[in-house]
Amino acid sequence: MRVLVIEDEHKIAASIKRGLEQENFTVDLAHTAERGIDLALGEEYDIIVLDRLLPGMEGVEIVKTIREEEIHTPILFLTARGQLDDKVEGLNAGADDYMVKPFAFSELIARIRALTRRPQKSVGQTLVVEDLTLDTQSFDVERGGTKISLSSKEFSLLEYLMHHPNKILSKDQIINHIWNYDADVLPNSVEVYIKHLRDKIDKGYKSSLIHTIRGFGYKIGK
Amino acid sequence: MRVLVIEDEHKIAASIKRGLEQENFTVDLAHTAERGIDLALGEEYDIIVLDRLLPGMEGVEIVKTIREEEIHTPILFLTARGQLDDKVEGLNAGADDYMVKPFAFSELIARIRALTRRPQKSVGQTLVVEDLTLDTQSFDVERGGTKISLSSKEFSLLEYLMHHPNKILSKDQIINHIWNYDADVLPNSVEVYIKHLRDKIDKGYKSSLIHTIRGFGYKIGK
DNA sequence: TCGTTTTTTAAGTTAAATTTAAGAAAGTTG
DNA sequence: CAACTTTCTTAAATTTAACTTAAAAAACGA
Repeated sequence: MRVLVIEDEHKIAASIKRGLEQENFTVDLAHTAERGIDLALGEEYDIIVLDRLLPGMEGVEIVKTIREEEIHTPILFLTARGQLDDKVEGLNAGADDYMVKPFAFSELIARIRALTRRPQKSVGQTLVVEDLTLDTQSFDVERGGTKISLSSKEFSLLEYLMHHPNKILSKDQIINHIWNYDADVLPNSVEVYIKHLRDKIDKGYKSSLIHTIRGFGYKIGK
Repeated sequence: MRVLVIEDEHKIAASIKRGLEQENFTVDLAHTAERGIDLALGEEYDIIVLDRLLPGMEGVEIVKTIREEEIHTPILFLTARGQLDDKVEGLNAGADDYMVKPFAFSELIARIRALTRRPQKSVGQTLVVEDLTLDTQSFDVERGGTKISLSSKEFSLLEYLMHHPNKILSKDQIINHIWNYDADVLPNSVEVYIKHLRDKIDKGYKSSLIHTIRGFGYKIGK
């Protein structure tokens, strides 16, 4: 899956790139509008992620230019809070979806996946690890038939773990996926959330599903 | 109930929009074929009303394009008198019904209602959740046999919730379904309407039907 | 048009989730 | 085992989300 990211703030761009690459995407960066348009016209991408505010050229202009060249690659528009009018403007110009900055990685991934498998209807996916199930659509979580209620961060963390069963995920990886890209969270926060999850999904059950791999991270599985 | 109207004559389009909104439909307009297709693929509608004659692209082409993308939303085809051949052509392409312009509003409404209740739910235009019932035809709402009167937005919101019992619907989803796509409503509006609904359908009853799932949205159910 | 109802916005309150911090426990290493 | 590092645990502080109320704006009906 090839992604073009057009974003002038190098820090944000690099962070998006890193995150997407962890998800196995191939990412090209463009830091200027001109370079972005060049790449969009010259290469074939599965999706374009485009910042609204670029020096020299409005994101909306870029969308128009690209669409005029008959390039129909899905475009995900990034916009800063408080510029919601851009939503309409951007969508009218031919963008396919928009996202308000700052955003969490998991959200970016979700939207990219939604756009690239469009126009398929989004059907809820149920993740299963042993007797633990999680429905990404209804947000229902159950272990052995018993409903478990999670807070939003707890849910995101569990979803991330269950997307990669038996794979070790480091605290850094977790932070990069669950928190906003500009958030400055300590690894200790992850530990706290792991503790919350363990209290809710492992406590009182014969076998634990969440495992600590000291020095590396956590994994979910038998 | 969400409707997409693809019609290049602004005056007619606006008039249809106005009329449908009086009937409690939520209406999106597209004045070009491209925009219409974009919206049809990107958003979820209950029905699409499509003019036959659009500059640049035949209505029949649009129907084909939409159906090719596996979108099975009912399509009502508008055609001018003297082009009755279009009827066959349009229906062959995948449209569900056709109407000759000019038409009376009551007829449009009638056909839309006929089309939207078509797929097997001809029996139940009455939604039921526990002792709460809602009749989508007559707009009657009752809880435990007692009639409840709702405003149009309140009704739409309750109808949307009851269409998906026990499913969590986010404020964003609610806004996208109840309001026009370019409406700029704050999530707070949803909260206010939820409060209104609760005052009317939950207050004074032993069990509450509307539930908040903090961080995710609302759901209706036991 | 005027009064009424509905819809939307705004601000203040309450409740819950999130984050931080600090000490305890449990591994690791020489 | 002793010193060190990492993780766990708890609780308080902070931040955010939702609720509520009321007033402003818009739509509607007489």
